[in-house]
Amino acid sequence: MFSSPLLLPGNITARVRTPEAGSDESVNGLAGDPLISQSSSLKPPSDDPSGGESQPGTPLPVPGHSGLSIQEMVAMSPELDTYAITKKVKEVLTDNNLGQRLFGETILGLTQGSVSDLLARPKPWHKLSLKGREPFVRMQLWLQDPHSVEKLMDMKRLEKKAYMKRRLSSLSDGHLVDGSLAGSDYVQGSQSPGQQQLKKPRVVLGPEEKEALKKAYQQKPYPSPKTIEELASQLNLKTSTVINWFHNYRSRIRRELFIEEIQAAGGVGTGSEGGSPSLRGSKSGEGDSCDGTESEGTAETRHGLGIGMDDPRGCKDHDMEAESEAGGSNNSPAQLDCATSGLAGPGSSCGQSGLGLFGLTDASSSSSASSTILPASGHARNPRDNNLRKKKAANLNNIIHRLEKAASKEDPSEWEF
DNA sequence: TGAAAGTCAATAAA
DNA sequence: TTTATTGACTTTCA
Repeated sequence: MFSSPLLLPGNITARVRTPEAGSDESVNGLAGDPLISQSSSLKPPSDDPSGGESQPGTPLPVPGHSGLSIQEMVAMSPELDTYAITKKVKEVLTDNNLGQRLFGETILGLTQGSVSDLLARPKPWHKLSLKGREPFVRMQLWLQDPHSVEKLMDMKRLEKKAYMKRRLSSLSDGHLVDGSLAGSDYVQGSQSPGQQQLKKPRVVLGPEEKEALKKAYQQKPYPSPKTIEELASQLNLKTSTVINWFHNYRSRIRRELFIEEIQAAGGVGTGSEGGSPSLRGSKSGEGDSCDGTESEGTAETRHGLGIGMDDPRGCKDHDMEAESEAGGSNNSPAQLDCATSGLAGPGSSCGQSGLGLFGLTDASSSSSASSTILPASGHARNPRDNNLRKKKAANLNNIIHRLEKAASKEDPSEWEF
């Protein structure tokens, strides 16, 4: 496999994590890698490598032979348009028939799944930690490299060649030697065969379990240990599975909201997709709020609605997000919260900064007793947005109504959705 | 210390 | 075969 995920000028000492080794290594030690060895050609684009199309993000100040680490480059990087970058990367990969796996392992040092996720659901720059920004900086550098595609093509050819070689030798040896553990019953790792452990079977939650967990989330995004225990026993799951599910769900919903936020801001996404590819609310089975299932994006919007929020942490997410924005970027979570939580106080900036999600600008009058707290009218910038917002608001109202009904029933089995 | 962020990797879906 | 999804885990951060 590849051990050189970074495309940087030759003598940049970047500590990068390789998927295989799971450890850091210096790019300096990878001079033999075709990508790296050619990468001295990397320079800020004097022309537009995209062939006249707008270059996503701001060209990075490629530090040449300054010996900057990738982390330093990330720290120095101007704000990048993550959405535009991923859009461009996807475009380039598709146009040149290059796979996410190759790109991820070679350029980003990430696995295919991570790359897919990253490309489909980029978080806004200001929401990313330094570490989270790293792949975007790498992508940007890659896009800036006029030879990026041919290098990756070369890698692809090399990989194919190596694969054929392995296959040949395995055929002649009469066994598989391609290093793949696919289908193996052992955990990944470098244990000797004698130490190999049996793989833990992956838990796959059934639709009913997921549904129940989502409902529970709607009741309490931060369930108490007791609730988790109850859920686990009711659903016949391990408590760790329930805990993990809540972590993942919160995190993924948050990310969905980031994307909605980007769209609401109207800043990016002028592409033909008509918006974020991650807005799976419209995807069948995931988020049709009218058929009794819940849209992922909408669940989060009920933080602070007073629906079964007996756990004081129910509003924590809300608070933290608002706080995290203080002094920072002027859009989103705080704004988002204003729009969605109904906790906008008189002193808050809510309502001043224009749009929130769904154009919900004044929810301060909401209470747990009110069913319709989401005005179907918004302050969208254009009629299309407005319609969309109206629809969403209507959906939300509907859901909230049902949620409130459900919230009055303690026994989850009585919840009706 | 708990939550968020980031990622892996198995598996499903296309 | 490639891409998307998602449960689990590790790291980071407040």
